[in-house]
Amino acid sequence: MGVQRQAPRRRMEPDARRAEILGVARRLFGTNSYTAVSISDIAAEAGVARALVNHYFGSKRQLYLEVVRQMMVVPASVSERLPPTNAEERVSICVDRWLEVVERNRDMWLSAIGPEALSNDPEIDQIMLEADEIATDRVLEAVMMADVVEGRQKLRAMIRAHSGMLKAASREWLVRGALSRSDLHVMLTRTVLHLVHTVFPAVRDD
Amino acid sequence: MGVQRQAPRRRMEPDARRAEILGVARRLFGTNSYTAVSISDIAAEAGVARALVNHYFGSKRQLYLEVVRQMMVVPASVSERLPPTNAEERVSICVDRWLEVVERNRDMWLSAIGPEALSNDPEIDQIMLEADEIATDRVLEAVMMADVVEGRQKLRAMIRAHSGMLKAASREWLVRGALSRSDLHVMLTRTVLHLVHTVFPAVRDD
DNA sequence: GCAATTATTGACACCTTGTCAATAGTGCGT
DNA sequence: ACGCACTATTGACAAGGTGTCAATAATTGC
Repeated sequence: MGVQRQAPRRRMEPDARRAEILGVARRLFGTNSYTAVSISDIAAEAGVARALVNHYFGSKRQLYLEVVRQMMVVPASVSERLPPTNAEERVSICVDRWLEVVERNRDMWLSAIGPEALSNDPEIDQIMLEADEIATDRVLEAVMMADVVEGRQKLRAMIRAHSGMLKAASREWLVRGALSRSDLHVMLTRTVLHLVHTVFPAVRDD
Repeated sequence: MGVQRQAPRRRMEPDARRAEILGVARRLFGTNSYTAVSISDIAAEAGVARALVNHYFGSKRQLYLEVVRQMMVVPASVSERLPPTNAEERVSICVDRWLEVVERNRDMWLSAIGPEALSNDPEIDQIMLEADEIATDRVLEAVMMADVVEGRQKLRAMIRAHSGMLKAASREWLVRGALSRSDLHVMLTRTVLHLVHTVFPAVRDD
């Protein structure tokens, strides 16, 4: 094998270069663990000097945070244009769209819920918290309880807890295959409704 | 500050030394992230040469795996000696004991469910899988459905998914304080029963 | 063309990891 | 008590990763 003739140095708009590097990072972090990916790897695949990665993102951790942030975004489309019928139907539609998104982005989704809390890392926690808040808003909107005021904090906490089940259930479906997509649909829809309609009232006033 | 006069080299039984190092590692990994803890740190706190840590555990990763393994053990006491009454009461007792354990070992529990980080690590996954299987057995025993054969895999998968909610809910309780212990008790008990008695039958035959 | 701007790089200092031959506690046989 | 074998323990090394900074070279405006 001949020596790789290095292409002439090409100068790009900072935004474009940044996006390019971020894309490579997303792919690598998506398929390998944090420690297994080195900045050198990312720089090499992006056809760029290692120092440039540090230049744009500061440290390896900061770059990783950017990637996680991107992966955790819950598409707004999931809870858009829901028919004004009852909560059951709206949640059902919502869950279905959600499963659609997950199925389409299988790999990215799996690697996104894996890092769920790079232990004791306050910045990762922060990102997860923000993502959870957004997801919670979507669910509350779907079950038409967005304007509950009494016990609002408890209700939100319960929905966040439910998203823990959602993640675990998705793993059961995508990785183990122990549950089918329609199983998940039934399970997630029913448990959400059970939570907000039955468990929440029982807990609201303590 | 004077130079630390280094204590004379002390020779110990391999098992004892191994346990000592493992203890230090458990404490450090419990309070800091994987990358933030170096083998040097562990060796220093254990009053030992860095190479000795490698000697006993091979690599840093293997040591980390040991720590995670220890942290994930679900105490058998949680599902021992349950009264032969109905499922509701048995689950209630089980959940209560569980919350007791979690409350007592707050820090360890939190760091135990955090480190399911290090994404895409098959060995970590393996450990989590095994721990989940054991926990699932306990729950099935409590709800008196240990001998279900039809749809057994789906039932187990649903319980594993529920344990995802359990972890998230525990965080809501211990970290955010958005839910009280009795809230958790009500929520976890009811959702488990709802899962096995209502959702499972609806999903069993597909 | 030429100079100014700045995206990009190479090299440096420091830290971490895993390995191996060398060192030195410890207990056993006499 | 003494020496000796056993092996727990160590120091040092090589490889590789990280963050920083002055130097380099594309590009742009005049």
